[in-house]
Amino acid sequence: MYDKPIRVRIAPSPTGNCHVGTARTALYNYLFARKNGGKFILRIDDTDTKRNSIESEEGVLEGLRWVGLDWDEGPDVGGPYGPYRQSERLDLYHKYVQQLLDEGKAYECFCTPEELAAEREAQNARKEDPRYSGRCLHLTQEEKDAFRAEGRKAAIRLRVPDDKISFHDVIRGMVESDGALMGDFVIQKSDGIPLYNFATVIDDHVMEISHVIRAAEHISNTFPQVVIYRALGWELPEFAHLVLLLNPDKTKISKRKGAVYLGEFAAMGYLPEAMLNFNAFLGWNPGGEELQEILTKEELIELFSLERCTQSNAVFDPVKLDWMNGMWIRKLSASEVAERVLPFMQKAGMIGPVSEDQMLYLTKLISLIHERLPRLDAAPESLSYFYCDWSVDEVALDLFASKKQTPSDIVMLLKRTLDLLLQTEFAAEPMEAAMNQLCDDMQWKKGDFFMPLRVAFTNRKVSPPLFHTMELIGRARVIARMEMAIAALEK
RNA sequence: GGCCUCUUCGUCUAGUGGUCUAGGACGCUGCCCUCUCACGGCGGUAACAGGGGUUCGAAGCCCCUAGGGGCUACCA
Repeated sequence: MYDKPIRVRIAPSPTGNCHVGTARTALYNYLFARKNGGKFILRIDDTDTKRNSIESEEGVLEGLRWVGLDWDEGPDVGGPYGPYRQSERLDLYHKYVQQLLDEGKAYECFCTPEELAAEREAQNARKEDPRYSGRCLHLTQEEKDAFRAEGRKAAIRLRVPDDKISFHDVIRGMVESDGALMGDFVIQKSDGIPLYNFATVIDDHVMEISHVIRAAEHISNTFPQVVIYRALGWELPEFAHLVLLLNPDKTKISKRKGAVYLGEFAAMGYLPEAMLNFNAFLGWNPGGEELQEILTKEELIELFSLERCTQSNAVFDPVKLDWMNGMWIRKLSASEVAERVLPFMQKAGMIGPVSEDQMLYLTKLISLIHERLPRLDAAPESLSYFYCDWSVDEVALDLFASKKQTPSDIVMLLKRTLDLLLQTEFAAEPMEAAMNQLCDDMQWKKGDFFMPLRVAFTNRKVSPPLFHTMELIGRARVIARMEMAIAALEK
């Protein structure tokens, strides 16, 4: 299918957190590699020494692992093309910078940031496009020495030929621009650190990356990168630029307009399976008339292809994520959900250290709310009345209010039900039979009959079906709560 | 501003010149199920950005316009 070995990479900067956009790009690289028997490589792009720190690398890796991705080569697992941090590959970049310098394809530039800014400003004032003038290109040795004597350090610029620049993109076809518009750009800062565009090209080539799959914001970076490939005489990899993720207002996805880090989604009770699944459909779909959207990682691998990636930006819709998360929760077994819900219950202070009995109980509770749980973090709230009691003063009297029944009607109902329960086996089925019978005998509508009972048992108007709920609340507490409700109503 | 790029229901999308009175999913909504809430089932709502071509025929090809987005650093 492909003539070269497939090698793809995700190259995040170590920012401490894993951004959804990073996760989505990583996912597509991963799916492509796994689908085609290639290698998926993780490389840390940490050449921005001002902003990055080695410690913040782990947060990114953690996020990627959380959604279920694993890589064949990377800073943590090693590999034959290492090291996998750009900050540890500086000698390599210097070697190629030197080569370009020796070949006259690059030159030293002693301009200060202030001088460059002034130049840009002047160009703007003249309504010209800001672009480096190339004034350091013809510096004599004496002039360079003079700058050095001043203490200036040189940045290195690449000479950009006035040619058309084009590359092939698997998703977008041929993309073309003109080198004449570009101006000689910096490939190495005066502190000796290479710029992103340069380091990326060197690494992608040296690591034998076959397909550069990355977000669309890099399309314009690709032009200078192509110039670098050509200067070095290297063949271009295949490119594939993925659509951008957008906020609901169509601006580029950002913090402030909602969650963007995987850690935040985890804390909100989203399942990694759902995040993965949802991300997969942001800019890709397997096609077909009746498309199946709930897919496992394995199914996605099977279905994935770069050719089916879409080409217009996609809004990250949290509402649809919620739906998909609910689907995934229902796909898991009750005990699996219980395990994942446990940390949320503990955080809410409802469960301390767990015993086997408690896990068993939690699992039973989960099976009651399983299909009512959109996110794991909703569990503590919807299970609170199983774990927490309340006093007479806290009985939610207003919830008993009804146009059809007076408080004394309700008290009567509670008393008769209480009598009945005292002589009924405390299990869902027998209670259901007995209480339905009572309802018929009293000739109340079912809704009118059961709602006050629900309020008495749970202190709320929404709960899972009553009989199993009662069974799990337990006989003593059900009875106590009924007596308490009666007392509160009679006050 | 310049360069690049994109444009089908509110959102994610199917669609590769006739099978499109444009299909699916989320959302919203009606009905059914039902002790509440959910789940589930069956319906409904809603789109080819606009204008010119090309063609017997255009959502799909070409051109223009408009709009969105990205980039425009000694950031990545």
